Amino acid sequence: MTPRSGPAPQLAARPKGRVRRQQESAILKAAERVFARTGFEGGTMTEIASLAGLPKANLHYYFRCKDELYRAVLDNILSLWLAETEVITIDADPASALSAYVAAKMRLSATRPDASRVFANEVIHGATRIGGFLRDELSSVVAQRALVIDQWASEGRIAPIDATHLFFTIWAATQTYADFESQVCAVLGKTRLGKADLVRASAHVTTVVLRSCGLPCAGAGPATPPLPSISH
Amino acid sequence: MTPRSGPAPQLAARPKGRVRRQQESAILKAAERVFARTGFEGGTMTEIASLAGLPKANLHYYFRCKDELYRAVLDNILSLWLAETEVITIDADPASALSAYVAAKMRLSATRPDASRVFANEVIHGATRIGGFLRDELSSVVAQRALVIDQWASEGRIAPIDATHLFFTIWAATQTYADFESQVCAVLGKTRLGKADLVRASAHVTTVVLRSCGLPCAGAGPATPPLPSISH
DNA sequence: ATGCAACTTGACGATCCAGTCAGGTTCCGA
DNA sequence: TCGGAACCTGACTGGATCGTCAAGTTGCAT
Repeated sequence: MTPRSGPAPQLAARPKGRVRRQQESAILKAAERVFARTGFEGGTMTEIASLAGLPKANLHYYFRCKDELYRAVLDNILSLWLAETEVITIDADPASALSAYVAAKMRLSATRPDASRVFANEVIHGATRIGGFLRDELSSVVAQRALVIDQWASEGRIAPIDATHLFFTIWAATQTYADFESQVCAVLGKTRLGKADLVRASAHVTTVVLRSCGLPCAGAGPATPPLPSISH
Repeated sequence: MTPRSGPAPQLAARPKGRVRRQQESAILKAAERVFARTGFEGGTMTEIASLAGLPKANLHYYFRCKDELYRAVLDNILSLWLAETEVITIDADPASALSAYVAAKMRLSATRPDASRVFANEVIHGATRIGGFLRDELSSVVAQRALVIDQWASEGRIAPIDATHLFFTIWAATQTYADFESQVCAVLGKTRLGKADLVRASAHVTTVVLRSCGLPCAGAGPATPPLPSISH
């Protein structure tokens, strides 16, 4: 995402040549796949190159070193993580907003599982490269949205709940279908997750989140009764 | 766990010399730490050796190759994953049983975070080495316990819920405090998780699970009202 | 068309790491 | 005490990988 300065002499060069843009994106795509499968240390430049269909030396033309390529992949991914929280606002209907957020996270797990895995891998190994992002951007977004949820609770629109930890739970419950897909598949006795499985998973997580907030959930069977109106 | 045959000529040798047992456990401990921090490909035998306080060649005396050492670490961990589900039985009180299970999983995340991380790493990268375990042991245990939960639901003792996916959610929500500790810390603005944080996390996850099953939870503030007695 | 910058690539160097081995030391039963 | 098994270890090897480089080819503005 940050303007990367290629190793070749590059002036101001905002335009970023047509070829460059195309090659970079092909490389990033291949790199995401490879890093997702074997982690940063396990994935090799040769492997990425062959998956992208070009010689290894060409990778080093666009990305100085392996670490720079890896960071570029991460940069690409981080922006995805912040998105979608904007549905959580004071004025929104809690049930709709939470459902929409869960659905968005599940969609991300379904459509970009490799991105999720690269991110997970980085965090498990200490998040040394993205510590700043987590401490600054992410934590402030969470703090902000947690306030909204607390507000909902104090107005009696949802049951009281630890808002910050609720985010941890939502992330964990949704990302598990990307990061731990092989475990989920093994337990379900399948070789890969089909669309039906993901729909079912999504419904389940939504149910869990809504019930956690004392909200009735539309889709899922005889639900918990609605909150007794506490105030107002 | 499986009787490993050392490279040195070893007859029946069940007794497994005092020294051997001690060294193996020291090596396994160091290996778990190293593999947790950088994954299988990232961790080096030299690093493990120095952490265990012995020369690298000695590692190869006890474990033929890196892969064998890694598998030994995994073996050591897998048994932990099956434990504790036995609290979930037809005759148990659903709320107590689920609380106990969540508490056990949280305790594992707190006391053996590196074990959790090694496991997570392996699963993310496709679980090629433990696919058998997941498909056989784990999936049968889950199927068994899911039946119990379904039974509870059909008796009206808990709200209907997708039992198998509930396990996925419980695992994800609890293990996130080990695997994604650095993310949790960053968002909470701490450098490491203290006892108080884990107690709070545990209470939160318990609340989420109990409310998901339509059960009132003792500890956590004004909870959802108890299930209206559906039958019996 | 022309010339320069952007791009491509095969071959190579330096480093690192898993695994080996031969020769040594310690343990332990008889 | 003695002897063999278990254990230890410094030095080495072969293979793999990142990154470089110099000699090309292609794209594009004038």
